[in-house]
Amino acid sequence: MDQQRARRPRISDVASEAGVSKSTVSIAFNNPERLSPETTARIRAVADALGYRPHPVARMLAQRHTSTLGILTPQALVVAFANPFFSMFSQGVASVAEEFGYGLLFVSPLHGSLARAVTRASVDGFVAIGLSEDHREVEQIRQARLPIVLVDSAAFPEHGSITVDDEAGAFSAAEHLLDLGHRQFLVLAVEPPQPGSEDALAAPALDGVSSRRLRGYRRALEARGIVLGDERVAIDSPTFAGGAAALNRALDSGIEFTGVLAMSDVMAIGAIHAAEERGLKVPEDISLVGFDDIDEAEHTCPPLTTVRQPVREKGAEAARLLLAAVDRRDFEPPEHRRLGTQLITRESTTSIGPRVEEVTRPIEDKQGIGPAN
Amino acid sequence: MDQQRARRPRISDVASEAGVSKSTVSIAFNNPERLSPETTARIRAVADALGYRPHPVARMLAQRHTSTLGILTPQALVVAFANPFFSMFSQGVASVAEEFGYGLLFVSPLHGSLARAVTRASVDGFVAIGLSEDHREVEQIRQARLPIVLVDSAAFPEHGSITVDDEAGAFSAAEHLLDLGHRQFLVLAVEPPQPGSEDALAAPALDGVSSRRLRGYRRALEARGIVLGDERVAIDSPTFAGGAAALNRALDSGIEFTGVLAMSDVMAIGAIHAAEERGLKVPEDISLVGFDDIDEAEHTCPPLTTVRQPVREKGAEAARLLLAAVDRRDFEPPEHRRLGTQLITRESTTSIGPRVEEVTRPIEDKQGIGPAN
DNA sequence: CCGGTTTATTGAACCGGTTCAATTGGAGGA
DNA sequence: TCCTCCAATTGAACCGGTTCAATAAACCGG
Repeated sequence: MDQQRARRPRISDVASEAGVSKSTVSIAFNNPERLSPETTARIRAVADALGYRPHPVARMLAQRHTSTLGILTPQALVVAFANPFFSMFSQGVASVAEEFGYGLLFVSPLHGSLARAVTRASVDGFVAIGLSEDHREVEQIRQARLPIVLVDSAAFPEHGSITVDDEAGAFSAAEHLLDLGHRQFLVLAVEPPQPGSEDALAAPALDGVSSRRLRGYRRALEARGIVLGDERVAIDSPTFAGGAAALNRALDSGIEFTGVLAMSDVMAIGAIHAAEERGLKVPEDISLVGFDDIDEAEHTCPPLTTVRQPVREKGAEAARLLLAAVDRRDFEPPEHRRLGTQLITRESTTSIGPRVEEVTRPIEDKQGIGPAN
Repeated sequence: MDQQRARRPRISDVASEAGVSKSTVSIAFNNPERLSPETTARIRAVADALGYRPHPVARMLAQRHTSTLGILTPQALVVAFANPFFSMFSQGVASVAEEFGYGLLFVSPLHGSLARAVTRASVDGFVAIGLSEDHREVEQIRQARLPIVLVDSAAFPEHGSITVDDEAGAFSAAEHLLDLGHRQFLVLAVEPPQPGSEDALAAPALDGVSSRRLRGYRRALEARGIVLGDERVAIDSPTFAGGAAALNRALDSGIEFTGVLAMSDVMAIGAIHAAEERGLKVPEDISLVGFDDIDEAEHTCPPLTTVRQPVREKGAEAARLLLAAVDRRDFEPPEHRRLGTQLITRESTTSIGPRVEEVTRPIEDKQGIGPAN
């Protein structure tokens, strides 16, 4: 009994027990139609009796594919899974992975090195999310000689990519607030993922996504003659706490604003609560627009106005592109796809109301937002 | 160039290029200290030049372990990741997996069969969540001869397990509402995960978790002479929509209640919004207590009173138990651990206020909650 | 009864590494 | 000079399957 459990039965055990060759057993499991029904039945019976299961790793090695897709993230999984955005994205990837019978392996830095983790991962390809554009990571990953699809970065034309029109989305968010009469703004920017501990260099300004969104905000504001000073861009982690902290810092610094442009819903939600804790009402005192449109955005208090990006679809498309690249081992040029965004107006934004006169007085206006301020 | 890219270099390429044996190359990568520094350096250089990386699958096969943990769920990943509870749990597992250099593979039913998926998964062990107690799945998984830790079920003493004192948690939730004067209740129960398509049988009443919580609610109510009829238990999926639907059905059916006991925060949040859409105020008209204490619970409107269970810790402990079982290949008895819960009082519950007199009139009371009603 | 197919099965090579006992060469001691 | 010992390196077996060309047996019409 214990001996039985001690060693996992292998294909040769089944073969000898059933009086056939290894090959035949293998065929019985993979191409039963090639065998006589009786043989297949007998082999199956023996296999069941022995409790035999083909060893997945051995099978992978022989077949040269793993039926597994990797989701690559530069953040620790602990922080990634804390972000509803990431979960949503994973849903998208998972939906098509499951449809095609692929498993999902999450790959995050191993002892601070993404490259090392990539080396250890047995997958047929990677969907990479959150990799900063310039990153050598991509370079190193290439060594794995596996197909990879970059999400939110098209910096590597030789790999497939899925992007979202961040700039246009941000533009529409800012314009929405402008249309409501706001003239004094604060941007809540998401901190790029911390570089692995091996990268000694200080965090670069902002990653691709953030800088594209910032550009969108700025373009909209500048179109109405408003310059967004750097002191009005508060950077923090894309968490409830990060959003709260960023808002609090801005409030403490004495900057005046009525419109908050958050680069992530999670930060926006955190900011709402920070604001209310300080006695500011949303949207009466502060209007706030998020980004992403995560499921929770509809259930906050007040429900969040936000820029919807098709997060699940992004994941699904990335997976589709990846599977296509996995299938054709040839070298067709990779695909690049860009998805759109949509402003969802809920209740966290309102026209500036009582302060409208104040704002429309050109001088105060200028004071409030001048670049030197 | 293209030929180079066409075939991935293998260890023998490096060996012959460096003028050493395969073994030496292997050692250079795994036990460099056993080699002379010069040899190691030369081999490393050649390997870099060729772009060689040890093939992860081959390595797994030879070493007989994968450095990967599996998270097993009977639900499709698409639905699992839609549940913040699941993400939180995954965080816990991920935190210890990462700490010990393990990757995370999510395993969900393959073509409707969990057993099939398990067979294909190359992992060193499984953390299983959401498996209904009686399930044959566990039986089948055992065939994989891999260690497994069951979460929320201790029905298999031969496997490790982590449970939470669901009954006590539910008890405290109900008692909280009772203390606030409520006498008419509605329970929002989470639907057990749909059985795989292979299981033809209709969904069983409730899974282990749900029935334990229900028992807790009932015990608390009965201690005050209140019987909870089945018509007061609305079952639906653990989603925002499920919670909303369940509440709406109850409202439509004409059942009267002032206290809602939800078995999941997500359902509770959905229910809050359904209630408010029908013009009912929370907590003035309906008091509502959730279960889990997901991150969002603090940010809903109103903030949710709920039973906190240590979800992350649950995941982390499960992973620890699993790693322990993976390490010792021997047959020490598996560990079983049970974690506690804690009532977190926020603002979705309040004393029944104006209706107190009404409730305290014994006759009406009886009418409202009698088992025949 | 024979050559030509077709069908069921098999042997050997291979996937790409790791492991460990055995070998080699040189340094140190007697 | 010879022997011992140690450090560096290697050969062969192994991990547990899949694959494909080759074989053997059965079948068929002529």
